[in-house]
Amino acid sequence: MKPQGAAMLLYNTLGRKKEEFVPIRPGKAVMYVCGITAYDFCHIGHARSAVFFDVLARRLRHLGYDLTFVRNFTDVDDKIIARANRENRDWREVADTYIAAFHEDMGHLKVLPADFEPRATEHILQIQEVCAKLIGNDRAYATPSGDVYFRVRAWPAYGRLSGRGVDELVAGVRVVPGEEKEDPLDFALWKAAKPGEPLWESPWGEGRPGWHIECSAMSEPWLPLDIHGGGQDLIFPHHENEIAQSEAAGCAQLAKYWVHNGFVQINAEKMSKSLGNFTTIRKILEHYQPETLRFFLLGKHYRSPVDFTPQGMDEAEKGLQRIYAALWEARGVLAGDRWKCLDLPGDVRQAWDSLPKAFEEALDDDVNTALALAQIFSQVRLVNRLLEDKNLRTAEGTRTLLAEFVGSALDWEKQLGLFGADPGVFLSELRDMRVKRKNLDVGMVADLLRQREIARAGKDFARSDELRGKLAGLGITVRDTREGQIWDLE
RNA sequence: GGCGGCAUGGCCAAGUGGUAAGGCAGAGGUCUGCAAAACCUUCAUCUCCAGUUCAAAUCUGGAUGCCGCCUCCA
Repeated sequence: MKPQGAAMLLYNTLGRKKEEFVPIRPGKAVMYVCGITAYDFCHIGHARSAVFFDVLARRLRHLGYDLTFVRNFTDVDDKIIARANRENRDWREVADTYIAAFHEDMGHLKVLPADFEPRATEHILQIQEVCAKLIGNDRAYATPSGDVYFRVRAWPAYGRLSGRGVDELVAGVRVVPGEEKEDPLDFALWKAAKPGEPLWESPWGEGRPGWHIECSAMSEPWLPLDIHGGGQDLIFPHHENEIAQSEAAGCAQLAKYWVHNGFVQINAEKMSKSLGNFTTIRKILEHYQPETLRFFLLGKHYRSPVDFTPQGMDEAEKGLQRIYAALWEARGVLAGDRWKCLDLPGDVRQAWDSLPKAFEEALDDDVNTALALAQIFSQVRLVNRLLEDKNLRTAEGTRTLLAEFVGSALDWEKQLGLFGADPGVFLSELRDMRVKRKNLDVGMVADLLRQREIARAGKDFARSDELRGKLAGLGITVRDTREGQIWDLE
């Protein structure tokens, strides 16, 4: 639990426990998150990472920290080159394509842009500088063929983040024939050019940067970092190597807090291209609204593995609908102008007042968005209860509470990136999406509804119910309200 | 083989010592011409065993099962 009055708690992979967030520079926070390698469309795992760190960034800002948020792009890499060759395109064009797609997808998911989005290829000189520094102090070496490697065994702190000893790693190391490493554990900082690959001049001959070194170079202007983040799979070797590079190059501590999000799984298994169970963000957005995906992802704690399933998305969609429907109803009632001079019972008011606080505390306890959302649902129930109550529905006390409810949606939007849409628009878009999923003939539905309206006007309830049955056969439910028929579908 | 994580009701999911949040689904009820929505009621002792403690889902040890990392990966 979070100590009373304490600042935010964050789980630090370095040390494997929750710690109070105390920034290195008072009032300021620097967060560097490893972004994507731009060789394909983003999948749901990228969405989870981006959405989580977006919420963390939003929370830090909400707490008043002057946050600098950096998220890099790896725009030169084996896989980008491979794709370019396969498609007979320029590798730069491939990277640009998928970086643009990243921005597009994340925009849909309400992931705010980072303050800085450095690209590896824009930092070749800085990368070479780090390499030179590491060679200069004997932490790295160049081979005759022009590779540069980091001397892992000579760096005693290696393995501290991932909790592995150097000797434990030896067993898993794959020895590639032809490499000129001093030790199989050494990793590449600079790779000598191969035919047909992008290359840059360097003191060690033409070549290109290794993967890990780019982050050490790109994060350099902001060192030391308060938070360094990424997916759990990056803990080893990527982040371990980053620490070794940056700290061997002279930084006392690369980052104070290491934060890693858990994986998205499909059928309780990791997503991977080889298993063929990849789901891209844009594929999901053909069937669900972006906010549903965001809500789904935030419904679980960021460190737990999440199983992505259509059922899970459907549940998330219903939950979202419940909250938006309450906001919609509350707004409608607030538009009325007849209010009784009547306060709410003390216990109701007290229960209500505890919820926003619980919301804040949940977010401060290692970004517990699932618990925060539960507080929102509790608010919804309370609101609905008041609206059900004939006496309290039009009480001044209720009006105040409803106004607070609608107002807190602004807070949810600001901190969670949820509930920022106009409820009416959201609900109608939700229905449109369901129509699309079912490939429903809207014209026919409208026709049935029109017939039913006529039947009801003539009090022909048998006919009305027959039509309701027909609609139900299509998965449609109809609500009869003062304003007329409102329909929705599964 | 080495390292790490997880195991909570039909499903999803919070919860690290004081007696199980929330969502989805189900059952009964209120409301309704009938429905729907909403509301009310109802639905778990936390994988198993042993231990520490006045007190454990929460700590310790063991068992079983699942997953991840050790190779590119959010």
